[in-house]
Amino acid sequence: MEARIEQIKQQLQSQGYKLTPQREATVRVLLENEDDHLSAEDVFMLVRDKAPEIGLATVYRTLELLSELHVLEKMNFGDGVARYDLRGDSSHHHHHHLICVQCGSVDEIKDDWLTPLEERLLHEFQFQVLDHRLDFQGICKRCSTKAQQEAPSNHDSEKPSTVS
Amino acid sequence: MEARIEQIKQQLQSQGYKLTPQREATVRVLLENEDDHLSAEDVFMLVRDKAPEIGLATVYRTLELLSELHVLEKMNFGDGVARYDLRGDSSHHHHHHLICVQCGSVDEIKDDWLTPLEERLLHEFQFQVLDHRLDFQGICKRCSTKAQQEAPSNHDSEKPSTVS
DNA sequence: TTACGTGCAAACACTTTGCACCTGA
DNA sequence: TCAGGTGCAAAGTGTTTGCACGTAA
Repeated sequence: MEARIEQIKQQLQSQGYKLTPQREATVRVLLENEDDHLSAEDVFMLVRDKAPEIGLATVYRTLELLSELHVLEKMNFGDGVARYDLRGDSSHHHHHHLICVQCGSVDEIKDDWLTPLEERLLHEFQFQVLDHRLDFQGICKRCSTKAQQEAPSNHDSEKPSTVS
Repeated sequence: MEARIEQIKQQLQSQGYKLTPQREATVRVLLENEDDHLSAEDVFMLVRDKAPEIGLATVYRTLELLSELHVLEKMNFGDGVARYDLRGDSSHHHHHHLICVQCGSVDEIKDDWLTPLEERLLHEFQFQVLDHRLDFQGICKRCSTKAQQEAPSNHDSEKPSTVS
């Protein structure tokens, strides 16, 4: 982790930015929660444990800066808040998410299924892919297990009681 | 188009809702711009041509309602505004977007490349896919052609941010 | 010194909500 | 009558910005 911070520090400095204590605290929070997709507010609350005097605006500015440097990626799952995801080292980072529509959990899977499709887009549409994003909405393992236990004959066609 | 409206009317009525003039105007705007991804504000401005007295809140309420009925889908391209997309008739609607990072245009391609992946998710992760979303970020045909033509520094482009 | 960074509060943009009024079965 | 629907304005929410102050090279 220290190596990772050092690397980010280099990256900042190479662009003329500093790794201030506030920024370092923010980066540490992100590294410690690398598997989650934290919102700015999430990050803010976690950073405050390390640096209580930090302001929300600084967190936003830091996240914005790190996004521009491609240290992390700003993303949006449609719940109205931006979420941030640490980028790995590879320039081609693929984000596949399994979003449960029931419990709202977001699992991340790493795989590289789409390279053939990107080839095809280039040839068929002359569209030069820089990045992509693939999200699946559905029912996660935990929820479908739970649903079976609780409601044996539950079907999706729940009609409203308007017809009486 | 009238058939489509009638169908939506039925759908509303079956759930106890009415197709008011305001809602109809909204639906018509959506049908007339089916290929675009309009924001609520976009819809509002277009609807006002048909029904000048309509309020923005009503547009939001209508879009929300139609989303719940799965007549349209609320989506988010990360630019801070919700956009709405008419759903086709098929229960499985696949949305693949080519988002140009230069001019901001969004092209839609309809295809069904992911079914094998969905199978795999079910078996490997016990994740039951209901829908998915695939977005590609990159350079569109128009922009890459233009970039080749004008090699010199054209820094600020006055391109419209038309999301079409 | 000088340019970057910060905390705070105000401003902002998009969206939702409270409320009084309206409308049609 | 009565529930659903509407327009307006106000409130909410997440995010950005202006500004005075701070800080390190």
